[in-house]
Amino acid sequence: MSDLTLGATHRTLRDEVTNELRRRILSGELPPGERLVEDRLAASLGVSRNPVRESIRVLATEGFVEVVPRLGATVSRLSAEEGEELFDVRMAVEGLAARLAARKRTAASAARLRQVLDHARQAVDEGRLEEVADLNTAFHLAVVEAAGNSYLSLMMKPMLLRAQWVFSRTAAARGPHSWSEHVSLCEAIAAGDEDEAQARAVAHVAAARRSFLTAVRRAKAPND
Amino acid sequence: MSDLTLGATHRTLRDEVTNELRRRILSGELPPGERLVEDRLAASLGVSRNPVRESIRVLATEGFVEVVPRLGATVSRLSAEEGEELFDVRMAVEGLAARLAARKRTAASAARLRQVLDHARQAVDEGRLEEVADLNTAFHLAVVEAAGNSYLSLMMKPMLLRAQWVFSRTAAARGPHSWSEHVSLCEAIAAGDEDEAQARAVAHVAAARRSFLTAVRRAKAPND
DNA sequence: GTTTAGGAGACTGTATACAAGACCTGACAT
DNA sequence: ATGTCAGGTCTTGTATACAGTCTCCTAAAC
Repeated sequence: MSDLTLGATHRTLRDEVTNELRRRILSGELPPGERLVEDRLAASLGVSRNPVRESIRVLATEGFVEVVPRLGATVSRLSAEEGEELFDVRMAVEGLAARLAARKRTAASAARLRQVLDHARQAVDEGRLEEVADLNTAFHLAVVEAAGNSYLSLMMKPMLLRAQWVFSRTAAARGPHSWSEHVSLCEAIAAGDEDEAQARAVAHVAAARRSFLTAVRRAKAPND
Repeated sequence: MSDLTLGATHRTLRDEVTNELRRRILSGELPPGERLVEDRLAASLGVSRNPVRESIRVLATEGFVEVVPRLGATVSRLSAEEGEELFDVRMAVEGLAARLAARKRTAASAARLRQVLDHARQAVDEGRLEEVADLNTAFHLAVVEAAGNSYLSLMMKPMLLRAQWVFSRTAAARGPHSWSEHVSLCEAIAAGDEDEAQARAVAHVAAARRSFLTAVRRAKAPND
């Protein structure tokens, strides 16, 4: 997952385990509803149960995992409804993020946004489609970071990953990603136009929402 | 172990420890910047280090605690900036929550909102001022619950607690709480008026934001 | 045939033990 | 006086051990 990793430097086993479990969940290796048996995970990762337990608690707080005391943890179940819920929240929060990013624009943040867009363009050109979803998430994360609001960042990181997860698991990846929307959002932010930036962000998420809903309706069979 | 049992049905020590540590942080018993030494906390709670460690990870994910590998955990430091950041996010998210609550209004959720308001009125009348802050948070939580968006709830619970924390720690509690704003918000939700509900919610948070900022400026000495 | 008591196995929750890193102190050298 | 290096101590990270509980299967009773 390139430079998307949440906990930048993996210094402890626990962080590695958390990232690895999150990766397995996002990739579908651990499908929704799958039981997370501490012993087995520990064995499969070559560690003891302690780091696994702590990871599971963190993932539960992030919403990827559900824990019932004495019964164990399972990967959260996904549904089209949850996808809709997520998009509702994202429209509100990413709108704010874009507005703040425009307000507090800096050369560094603009450069970062353009860098992600460049990478995305490259990935699309070279047909590395698996990376596109990651880069999309990376772009949205970059917008959030550009907003310079630490709580917003704390909140949005798991949320964007979860959105990516729901999207990839319930809807088919919508082929050619609409990068033009990203570009115009990036421009609005770089220009410091708050209203425009917010509008672009909301519109973009709304478009993704519609695309998600039609994909779900077409598929008619969400994995639950 | 001492009587940790706070309220609801805590099944596991770990949950009790999490709630107790969160309570100590919110109450100021564990002030911002305080180091959280696992041994000492475990001893003071009469448990082993394991439940404490898992709790600390959860609190870190929620943003109450900062963990640096190998160096340990500290209670997050607060600043007026963080308060502002928090209010920015709240305006966006609680506006959405109020809108959704109005859209999906049910008899049960309206009753719940009125119940909290009644309790608040009672508490104010009887001078139980310590409870007022809790009831304020409870009201905001009830609005979020009424929105019927599970991810919104997951996200907002720690956030509202954190807002209460920042507010109580950096600004003085603003004496007579403006319950009239809550009442009109409640009415707008019960009436199903989405625009009005959102506007009320945003205005209410904005008012709290202003009150927070003036209090901070007056105090001139945030605890850092 | 259905239902229910009992018990074995599996898994979580909690405690304890051990290893390794970080910090502090004080002596010694420059 | 300043720097730095060794040793000890404190604390975290990880592993292992044990106890309680839940599940499921079996078997006996009706």
